[in-house]
Amino acid sequence: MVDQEIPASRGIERVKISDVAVALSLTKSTVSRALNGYPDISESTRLKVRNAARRMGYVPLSHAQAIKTGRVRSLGIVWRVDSHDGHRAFLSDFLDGVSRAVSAEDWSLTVSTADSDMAERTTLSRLLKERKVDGFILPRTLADDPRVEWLRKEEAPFILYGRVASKRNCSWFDFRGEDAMRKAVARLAELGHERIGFVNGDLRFNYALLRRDGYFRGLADAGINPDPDLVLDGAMTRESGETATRKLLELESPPTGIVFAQDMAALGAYRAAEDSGVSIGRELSVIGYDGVPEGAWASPKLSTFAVDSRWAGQRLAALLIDQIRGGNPEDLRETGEARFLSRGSDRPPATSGRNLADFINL
Amino acid sequence: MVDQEIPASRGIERVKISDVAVALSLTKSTVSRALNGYPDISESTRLKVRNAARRMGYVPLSHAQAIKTGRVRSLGIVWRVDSHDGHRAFLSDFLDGVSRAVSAEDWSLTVSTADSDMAERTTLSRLLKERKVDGFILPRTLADDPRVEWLRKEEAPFILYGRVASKRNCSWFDFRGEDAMRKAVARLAELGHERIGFVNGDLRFNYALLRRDGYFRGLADAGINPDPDLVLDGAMTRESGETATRKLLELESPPTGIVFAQDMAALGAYRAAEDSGVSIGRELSVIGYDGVPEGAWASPKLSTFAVDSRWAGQRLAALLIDQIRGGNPEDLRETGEARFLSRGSDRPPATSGRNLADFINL
DNA sequence: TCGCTTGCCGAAACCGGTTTCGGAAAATAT
DNA sequence: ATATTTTCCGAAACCGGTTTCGGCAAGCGA
Repeated sequence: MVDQEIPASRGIERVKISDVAVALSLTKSTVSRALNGYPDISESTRLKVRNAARRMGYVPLSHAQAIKTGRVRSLGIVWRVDSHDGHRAFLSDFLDGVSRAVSAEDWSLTVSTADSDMAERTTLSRLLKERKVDGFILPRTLADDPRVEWLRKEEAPFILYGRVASKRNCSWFDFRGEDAMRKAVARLAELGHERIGFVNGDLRFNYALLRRDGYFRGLADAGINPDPDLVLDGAMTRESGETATRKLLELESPPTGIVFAQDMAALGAYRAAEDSGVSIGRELSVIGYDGVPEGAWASPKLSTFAVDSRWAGQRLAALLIDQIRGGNPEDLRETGEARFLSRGSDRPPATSGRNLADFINL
Repeated sequence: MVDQEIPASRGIERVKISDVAVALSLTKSTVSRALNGYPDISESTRLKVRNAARRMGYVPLSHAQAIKTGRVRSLGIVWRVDSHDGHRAFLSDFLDGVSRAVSAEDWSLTVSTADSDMAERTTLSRLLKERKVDGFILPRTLADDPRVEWLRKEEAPFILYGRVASKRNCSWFDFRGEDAMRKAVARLAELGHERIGFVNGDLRFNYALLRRDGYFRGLADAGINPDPDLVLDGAMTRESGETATRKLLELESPPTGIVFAQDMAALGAYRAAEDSGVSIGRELSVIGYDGVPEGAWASPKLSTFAVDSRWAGQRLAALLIDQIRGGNPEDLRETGEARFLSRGSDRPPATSGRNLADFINL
């Protein structure tokens, strides 16, 4: 047997599948099938091919594969930059999660930004038409999200970061914010608070509806009658959180504790409190949601339900890849739990006779 | 002449170039050349083809083009997630900038993350081998950056966010941080400060060397003798900024003003100052660099040199695309200026006889 | 020994574009 | 009117893989 000399992969010219084939005196079809694990290739040649390919530094061009398979092994995500502070802090972690899951399967991630609904639609459409991606991760789910219907129509795989009413054929990952809100209310109630406010985000987003429900269930659990005056929405930034808090503090019977659907709004409460001369923690308890890093630098530190954005990204990507590979979307749904970080901003109300020490290990 | 019926793009089956050709009774080579602006196609047929293509909703598959052209029309960027807070806040803006420039040319952006040098190298290599991208944007430039040499060897186009010593065949975009540092020192000196400290970032990064030079030039401009005790480095987070500031404040002759190479470190100074009972602005002036949003929420607000990350992303992408299209890397270099935001943290030193009002419009 | 699977691989078509080459028709020159 | 360009498009090769199809040889049962 004449052992062919296998040229080392040197310099400029890329080694293609036919090079590997020639080096082994095989045809490229055999090499391709060996590399892709077809069953009609003997174990011995499969091994020979694998080794030669590695030694020669052969890596298939993804677009050359795509032309026949129709898959580019890439996920797409369009990031909205027109919204406020909120989730911006999590982009890095989130992308890291997606990137990890995607790299693990040798896929890649295509990112684009958009500053309006129209721009987002345009971008989704372009990526899809040019087939730069095989499917989409959709952040910022609306209660009634037009992207869902559109992508269904286009027959493009997608997964939601968040949940949605029109569930048919949808997959998603989401954190159960409603559970967090419910627990936040329970927490404050246990501490002795009776007037508990709620500052929600924009009600067009589905999470806002869910969290509102969680708040009311928390009240019901604690046997507290809901007071519509104590519930505001649309606060997703420091500024709007500050305004909302000010409004609540100006009530004739202001809340002693406030649950915020978003940390950034909760941080706005700090300034409102300062201006009104009430101290966070002592006279006004605050619980947030998100776990933004700034919360650890407020004083007192913001108690909050922290969300693991990296994990979200990881699961979203993994589930979407499963779906693209043929998985049933409706089987590809997961939720996660936000982790409560008990820090300084939630305490018994000042008027409460109960002692702080009672709650130290709560 | 028999006018062919042109089918509307309906539903599932994608319209390909041959469909357009058949509809017009042309060959696909003609259609391709018409669409790509070849000179050997008459204006009339070019128009006919363009219209038919648009009407039929024809969009070429990017990977089908790539197989012949060798270009996938995509830029790559590997984002480091192992570093600290610093530039994290800018990711959103930065990506937005890149995305805009890239979309304007109908290209796309592939993003990956890495938490170590090795992981980064692996990812660069994979993206390059599979040809998922045509070139790279490299953030976080080191003074002596191994990525540069490696990508040169691989003959892959790239552009640096930052500058580098080994200039040959390199293109870049960067903000002139050295100018900012120089101006910051000048500013403090004008306000009457004579002991001006400097807290730098990690000296492995090229920007740290440049900014250090700027600081010293600023001192020289003002005729102040540099004091090595007043210069620290390695502070890129709130924590390390806090530590560094504490160290400076504990000197027998502490600085009355400190220039920080990074805002996050400058924000750490706030806590150190608070602990030491000195008030920022009155007893200790602080000037930062970056323009992180948190600076506007500190009290007093942090004076800083704000960097336009969106612009950086836009220029980097545009320049890199030019380079990939054949431009000479050494002609594709740009720098920008950081914009000074005069806010509350820089004032005349407490011991100064000069009046605050003198500086109000400075 | 013969026929029939089974295992394994080669040949060739194919994917959807781009690009080279050559030639017919029209325009211009002689 | 003929020769020579130009203009413009068709035919076919090509890019680098994947996948279908068919056939040879070895293994098996009868």
